[in-house]
Amino acid sequence: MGLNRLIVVAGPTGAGKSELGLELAEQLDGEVVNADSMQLYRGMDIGTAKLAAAERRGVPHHLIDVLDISARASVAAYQTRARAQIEDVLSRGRTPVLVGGSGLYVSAVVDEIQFPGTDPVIRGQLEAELAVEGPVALFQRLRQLDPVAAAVIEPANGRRLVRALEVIAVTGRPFTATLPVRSRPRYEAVLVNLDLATELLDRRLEQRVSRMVAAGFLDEVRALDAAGLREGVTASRALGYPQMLAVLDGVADLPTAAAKTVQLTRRFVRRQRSWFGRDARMQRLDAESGGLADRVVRTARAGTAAS
RNA sequence: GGCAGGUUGCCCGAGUGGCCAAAGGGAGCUGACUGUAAAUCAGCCGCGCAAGCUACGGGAGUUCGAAUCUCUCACCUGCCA
Repeated sequence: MGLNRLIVVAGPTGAGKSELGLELAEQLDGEVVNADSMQLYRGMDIGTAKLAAAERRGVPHHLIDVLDISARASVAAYQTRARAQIEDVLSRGRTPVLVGGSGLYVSAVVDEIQFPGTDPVIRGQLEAELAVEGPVALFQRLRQLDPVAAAVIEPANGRRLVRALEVIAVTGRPFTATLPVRSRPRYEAVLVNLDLATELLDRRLEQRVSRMVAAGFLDEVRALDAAGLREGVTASRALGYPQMLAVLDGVADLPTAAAKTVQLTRRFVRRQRSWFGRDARMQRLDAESGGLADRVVRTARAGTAAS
């Protein structure tokens, strides 16, 4: 039977989250809910290391293949869907297992975050302004309107400045530029940060990209290109995809593109670590050690009994 | 064999006597993070806690002082043979 609580498997790319998630789902009568911003996209399979249907061992997977590559992803929309999905799984008496390495997405599910609305017109204006005048102009304005937010947003971070100003314009209130305090997670979640020694992980990333290429990554991107990948604001930025497009355009060769992808992934992993690493609620598990699923199940059950 | 050019920190690359441990970029490391988050951005980046030490192909000089000038050796490049 289900556990009546959420299990979260987070951690850097390539550590083995999908597999662990699968094992946990099997042991806890669970269903996997995706927390990977790129696996949301239909057609991005090889490059996102999405588990093929046949590899899911009959475990239901949710929030995979739910967006067209032309759609832009949004944490707010994800939050709504993911929570609804989790509640649905819980309501059926099963255990939701949230699996993914997108830090903000995981946080959106587990923490008390409310994302203020957006306005395409205002956003457009701000982005235009950013492009023309640069971030400093926006920063000056933010400092006037919301000194608190300005104090924590880097003056050069155009993306965040635009959003902060947008929120102020839309809501008429200051922008909360800091993450909420990490308190008790929603759904009494048990959080796992699956990681492993840098040298090992780096090596795995190399193998992982080699496998992707061997599995036809380039062909996948060729097909997506025809379907409008370049126009997808979010999708076109997924690791490896721009690199494969460069090959299709004849401006890079495959080995170079693959190497670049490995390098970018490695860098991304560092960022993921800096995100998950400081979350004290997360149980850090070494992917190299054995009995991972059992250990998680044990803590999950113990926690339930205690609470 | 002759003439010309080059050799700079992990890589590329600026620098022509002091303001140079040496611009800039890349790579690497650390970190931030509320609607594109596989995004966006920041700091560090020869060694040393420091005094200081070691560094601009090797060696020898000139000079108060050299990555920068001279000589020489090595290797690379272009043109002439």
